[in-house]
This record gives sequence, structure tokens and C-alpha cells, in this order.
Amino acid sequence: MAITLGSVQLRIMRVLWDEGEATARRITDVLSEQSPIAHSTVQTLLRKLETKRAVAHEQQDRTFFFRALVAESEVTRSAAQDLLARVFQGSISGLVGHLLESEEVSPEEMQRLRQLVNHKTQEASE
Amino acid sequence: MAITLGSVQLRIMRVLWDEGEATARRITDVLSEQSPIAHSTVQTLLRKLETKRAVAHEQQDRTFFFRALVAESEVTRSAAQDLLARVFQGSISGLVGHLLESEEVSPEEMQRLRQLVNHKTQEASE
DNA sequence: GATCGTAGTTTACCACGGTAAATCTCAGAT
DNA sequence: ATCTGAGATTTACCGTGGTAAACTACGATC
Repeated sequence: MAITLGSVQLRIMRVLWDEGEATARRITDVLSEQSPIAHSTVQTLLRKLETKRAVAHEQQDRTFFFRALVAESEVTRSAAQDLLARVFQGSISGLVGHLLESEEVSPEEMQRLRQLVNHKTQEASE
Repeated sequence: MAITLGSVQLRIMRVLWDEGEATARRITDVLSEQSPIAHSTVQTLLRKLETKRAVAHEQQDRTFFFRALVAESEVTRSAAQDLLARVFQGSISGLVGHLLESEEVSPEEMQRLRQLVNHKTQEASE
């Protein structure tokens, strides 16, 4: 059941995760802040998301209110696992190595990263 | 120029990276070890890879020898960056956090990971 | 009551990855 | 000379993501 979403679908889901529930119109407006998108495009994608059980809607008056059926963590996790398996053949250090080489990483990020790794190391030894 | 490849295309590229150059037949054989794939499928994908300048071929007698035009590091890097941007909005710690939670990580992997992170931290402070 | 706007529905394309059969071509075997 | 096998090429189909116009329905407003 690996839930894989396209980039626009992901942005739609993000609105739902942020706001709990939203109308198609609301989503169109939020997405359009970044780059213009036709309302019917958003509606089509919501439909496709509903088909694959990633969202559901309920009606009030003439308007649909959508909400997410899958958790953000679920989606991001399967995306990360997918990449890890497909591209890095399971090697987390391979993935992280590449990222550290090619991205500008803020000191805060590095801090968080170190904590994550050390925490996990500790866990393993207790 | 983000080179993005599908999973089978990636497996094809891996053969080329491993072997330097290979015929379509050779690639079919290698891929078929894992799961059977029609020769013509491999040829079609090689064609598509050639169209997008990921591979090139040269002819000897009646046979094409393919080689990679893009480096493995280039492809894996752009895949990782793509995921990072699209799904984790740039947060490496977010990505790594998810992976550490959901994957079994061997002690060796953790070791390498710690080294990576500490090394990078050191770099930043010199 | 005609019109306007907004919601949702239908329909249609395009691109890409993957899948593969069908066909063409030609060198080597019989 | 003919057949066979292996290579390459052509053609075709499906699924998914993305894109959006066209159409329908309906409540509110002039």
C-alpha cells in the first residue's frame, strides 16, 4: 500500500493537513499563491486523490469539504523509503552523504541532525 | 536539468555504471536475474534513455554497445534533492528522522552515518 | 424571471514510464 | 538458396500525473 503522490497532489494534501479541512476553492487559492493553477485542475486532482482513498469529502449545502484520509507521516515515510530502496538500495548513509555534499545545510539543521543520530545511537546501546 | 529516471531505467543505468558498457542483450540478462523482463522492453527504455541523453551507443558489427552519459552521483543526487524539496521541503533532519524511525538500521550504517554528520560538523567549525 | 457567479461534473489532451508484440534486416548454418 | 536466430526498429497499449476547457446545476441578485 505505498501511497505515492505527485508534486501537486502533495501540495494539495499539505493544505488539508494544515487546515484540517478545506474546500476545493480554498485549496486553489492557497496553491495559486505560489503559482497559478486552474480551479478545475485542483478539482480533478482531488477526485483522483479520492479515488485512491487519500482524501474524502462531505457535503454542506452545495459545497464539498475535503479532508485527508492519510497522515502526513505516512506519505512522507513511504516516499523516503521508496527513494531509499530504489535509488540508494537501502543505504541511509549513502543518501545522507549525497545530501550533505550537495546542499547548503544550516547550523541549526546540522544540530538537529546530530541529535537525531546520537539519540538513535544511544537507543541501540541501552 | 534534473535527470529523473524511473525504477527500471535506473536498474539499466546501474548495469552500465557497473560494467562500463554493455549490449542490450547483456542488460536484459542481468535484469532478468531479478525479475524477468522482455528484451524489447529493455531496448525501448534504452531508446528513451538515449533520447534524454542519459546514455549513448556505438555500433560494432550489427550490435550496439551502450554506455552511460551521466554519472551515478549526478542521478542519485538529483533524486535525493528532488525528494528533499518536494516532500520534506528542504529539511534533511525531517527526512533522516523519518528514515531512522521506520527502517531497521544496522550498527555499521549508524556508524557511517555518525561519521558523516560529525565530519561535516567539524568542517563547518574550521 | 433573466442573469451572473460559483460549485461540481464531464471530457479531453499531453507526457512519461513501463510493457511488449510484430516486423525488418542480415549474417551464419544447413 | 533457404532457413534460422539475433539484432534493431516500429508500433501500440496501459496507468498515472498534470492540465484545463466545456458543461451542468443552482442560489442570489437586479
